[in-house]
Amino acid sequence: MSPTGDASSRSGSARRSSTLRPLVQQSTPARVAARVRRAIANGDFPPGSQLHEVALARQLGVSRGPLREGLQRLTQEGLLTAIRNRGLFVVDLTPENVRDMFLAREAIERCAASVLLRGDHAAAADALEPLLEQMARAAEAGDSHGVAEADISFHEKLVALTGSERLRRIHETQAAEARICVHALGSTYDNDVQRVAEHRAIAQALREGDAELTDRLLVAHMADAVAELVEASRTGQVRQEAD
Amino acid sequence: MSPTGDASSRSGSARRSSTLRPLVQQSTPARVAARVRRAIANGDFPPGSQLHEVALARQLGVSRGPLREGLQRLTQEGLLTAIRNRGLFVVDLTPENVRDMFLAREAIERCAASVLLRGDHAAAADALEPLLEQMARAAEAGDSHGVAEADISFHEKLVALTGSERLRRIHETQAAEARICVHALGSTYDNDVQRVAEHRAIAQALREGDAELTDRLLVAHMADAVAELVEASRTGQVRQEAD
DNA sequence: GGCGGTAGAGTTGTCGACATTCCTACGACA
DNA sequence: TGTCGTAGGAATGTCGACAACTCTACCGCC
Repeated sequence: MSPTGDASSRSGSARRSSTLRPLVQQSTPARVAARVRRAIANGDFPPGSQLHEVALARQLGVSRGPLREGLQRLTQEGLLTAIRNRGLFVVDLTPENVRDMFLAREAIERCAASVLLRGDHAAAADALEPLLEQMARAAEAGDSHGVAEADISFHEKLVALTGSERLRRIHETQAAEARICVHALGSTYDNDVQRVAEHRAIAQALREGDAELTDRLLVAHMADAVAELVEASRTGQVRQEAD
Repeated sequence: MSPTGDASSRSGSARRSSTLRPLVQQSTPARVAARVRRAIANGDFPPGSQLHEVALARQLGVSRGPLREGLQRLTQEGLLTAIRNRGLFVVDLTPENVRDMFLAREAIERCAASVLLRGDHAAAADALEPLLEQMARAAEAGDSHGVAEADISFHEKLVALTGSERLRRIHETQAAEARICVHALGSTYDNDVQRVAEHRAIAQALREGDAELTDRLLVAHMADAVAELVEASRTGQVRQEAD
């Protein structure tokens, strides 16, 4: 699952059967990072809040050593900010930060889409279909949170389908950032239906192999999301720590 | 310098004078990561070679704790690969890896260029000019290595000019990867002059605000580099550890 | 001669303890 | 009343030591 799971697949050109692949054993810091990343994305640690080492270490059942190593990974990702002798804090959702998040996300996802379009884009569209249906079901049920989750999963799948290790690794961080936004700024999208429509359009353009349209739709989709989130952070419905 | 230097600039909207900005104090793991990253980029540790903790810690004058935390950052970046109970290894330059490096780089740099084009692209072109001259001088002197270094610096500047923290952080890794390639696959570019011309063309298109041309030139430039490097790694002039 | 097993050295993984720094609360003083 | 100074507590930063694992070299055995 984790693109930096520290596998032992160093020699890339070794072709093994699916049942006899090199057994991966991810390191403790990698697992710590994955757990804490998920917790942050899940809203357990609001933006701006501090992560206390002793408490976290006890909760995860490890000592402070491996814990700190894992947290350093998240700091490198930009999910955490370190202040010397003070501690680690979850990234703040300032308008600048939100804009920057989606700028980088746009870079990765546009590239991912263009890769898919150079390959079997019809198959890629097929693979995205289940997530579209899931999103539509959530929208019908009025489950805005479910729509948002399916939304992000759609984009994760889009990137994963490229098979690019680096795009996947970078985007893992970006997906977490998106989930932070959803949890902190609320998934109060009264336009769930439009959201579903946007994704359907993207998948459709992808299926038809229309590179220019896919790109334009992706950019527009990102712009929409940014505008909405920045507006939400302006109107003050931010759920963050007083610190 | 380091985009993940763990500054204390959490509250983003604070406007201070240039002389009275918050004093940054980057953490030891961040400095360790920067040093080792530079060493790897400099070719001190060939692709595939192992990094020994005790020796490194002694060289850097820190204990194994902070050292390991710093190395975890590089592992997260993808510059190192961890194998449990065995150690950390510098990323291998398999053709797949090289292609993936430049795919992700293309994603970031195209985005960076488009950001610059939406802003003051003439000023951006001005800022790139010194690096072009430096590259030209190196080319005239027959200093292929100098050309390659100026080349990478050019691209670093391109991304830095956007002011995007995230693009910068991601690209820092990619610049290191590019330098690894140069050192391991040789900077034997018999076409230094063409290389300079390519960059001049990119800067020129940027200055004129021609978005489509800039984008096309960037993509072509990347494709050239990948083809060259993959070819070099095929013909076996790889300088990597027997391990 | 080849194969399996074993002891040794060296490395990584993990932990607990100490030093240092920061924050808070309290009290003295102008 | 406000400010300065200080002591206490709690957190982070760093280190050294022990445990566990891997690799290598050597030896016995078939």
